[in-house]
Amino acid sequence: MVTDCKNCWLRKQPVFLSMSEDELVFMHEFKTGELEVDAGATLMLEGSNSPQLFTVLEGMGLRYKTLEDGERQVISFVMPGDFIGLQAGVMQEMQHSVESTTPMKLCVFDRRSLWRLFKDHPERAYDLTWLAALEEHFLGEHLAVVGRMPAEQRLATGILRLYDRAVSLGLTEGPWMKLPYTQKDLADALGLSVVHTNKTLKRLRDRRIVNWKNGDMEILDYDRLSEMAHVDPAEGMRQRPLI
Amino acid sequence: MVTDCKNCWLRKQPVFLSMSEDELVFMHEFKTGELEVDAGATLMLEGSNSPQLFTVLEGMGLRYKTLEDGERQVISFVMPGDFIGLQAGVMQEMQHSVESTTPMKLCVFDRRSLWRLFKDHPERAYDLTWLAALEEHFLGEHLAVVGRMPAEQRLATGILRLYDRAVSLGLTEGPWMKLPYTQKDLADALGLSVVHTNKTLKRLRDRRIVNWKNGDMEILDYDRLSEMAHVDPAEGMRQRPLI
DNA sequence: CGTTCCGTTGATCTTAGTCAAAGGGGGTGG
DNA sequence: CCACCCCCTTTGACTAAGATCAACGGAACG
Repeated sequence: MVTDCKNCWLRKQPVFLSMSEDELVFMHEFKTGELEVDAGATLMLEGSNSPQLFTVLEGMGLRYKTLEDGERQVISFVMPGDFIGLQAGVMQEMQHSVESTTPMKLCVFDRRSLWRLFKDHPERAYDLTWLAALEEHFLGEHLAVVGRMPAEQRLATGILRLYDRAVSLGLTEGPWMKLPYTQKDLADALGLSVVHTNKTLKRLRDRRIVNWKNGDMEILDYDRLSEMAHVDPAEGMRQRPLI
Repeated sequence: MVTDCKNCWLRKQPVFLSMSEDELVFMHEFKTGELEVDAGATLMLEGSNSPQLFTVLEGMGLRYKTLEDGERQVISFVMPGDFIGLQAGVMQEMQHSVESTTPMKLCVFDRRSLWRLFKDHPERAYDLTWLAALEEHFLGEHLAVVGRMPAEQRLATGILRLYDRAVSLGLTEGPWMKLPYTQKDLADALGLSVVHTNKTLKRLRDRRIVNWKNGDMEILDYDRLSEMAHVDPAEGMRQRPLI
């Protein structure tokens, strides 16, 4: 069964459209299976050479790099629709690790079929490259956040991006979204210490802008949050076009 | 004439091999011309939708983003062999700006021919995606540097990467390389202030590790530099495989 | 119940940012 | 040819943002 692949990048249609017959056939050609993992599983290990590539169907995770001194830099938050393992597919080995934060359901591809994809399905190959360019864009944004913003703005920007992305994936309920990460995860993404992250979050809470508790993020004042992030409120929505 | 395209990614061979006859024919099919620009030219503007894509043949430049408050984050240093404009080619518009720091010579492609490339030349499309994955890798590295390293280590790592890359492109003469950027450029890349960058550079100079003067970078003690960057000296070379 | 992991808070310290001023070319126009 | 200016570098003095250290509370779990 492949009907669960609602969010897979191999589909050209947005998430909310139904899947056509030849899309189903197409998916069967590449998909080698589905994988379900528990929270805390390592999907890709830095330096390894995974034979499998994944598309996230459900659940959330983290991409990160570990430095020599044990410090960790979170590269990005993994959400449904994300492709995992392009580097392993196209270069020799992964340059970062990926791990699940919640239980996840993944669509599995064989790495060797990637070349067949380029050969026989140029539009899908194009989509894949588009996805890589998109990822590159988000990394660039992230770099600017970490490199040039003060703590409060980093938090605001980070939370805003997570929320906007969840909105575009239909993962929100009004002002609520599931945010299963720890404050350490967020701190490691934003280049801050946990303590300072905690104190800055408290300020946002006291000012009734966001409320993050027990894995649930509530956006109390979207406009003020956008303002703090110095981002046009409407712009966020435009940034991650539907896949 | 296309024989100048020594460093173009459309070639599958490493730089130092000569170009075969059908590679020449192939390049003619896609190349629309060559562009020479002065130092300080803006090749791509954030938010714009350039109809042209480039491969760098000669010269060096900068990719950067400008924040609302005027701060600038340098995303990466542009060197020969780099592809410019994938985002414009594949997404709606560029998400960062690119400008020349020295005079540059560029190989120009038409954006619309990108699709034709995917359709008719899957190996080249694959190469392009490989290049995108490589770029993503370097961005991830860069993020970890900016997010998690103290100033001295950032400098060491940054300089080391620049030098290693120059080595793999054959742009060094022994311990020397041309590094035409300002200290502000480097500071904006590493997420530091100019003043602090300057003082940290002074320390490296005093300790006879590097000597950067008038656009010429001299690596006096490669081993100590690697040590400061907490990187295995040999590893740097492996990181950017020949294109 | 103890242990562990995570969040919270206060006190203290350090790194890096800001401000300010001076020096050094290189280019341009008088 | 000189003077002025602009841009970049260098250096010192001061400030502030954020890191580190330490301790405690609470929830989950064996």
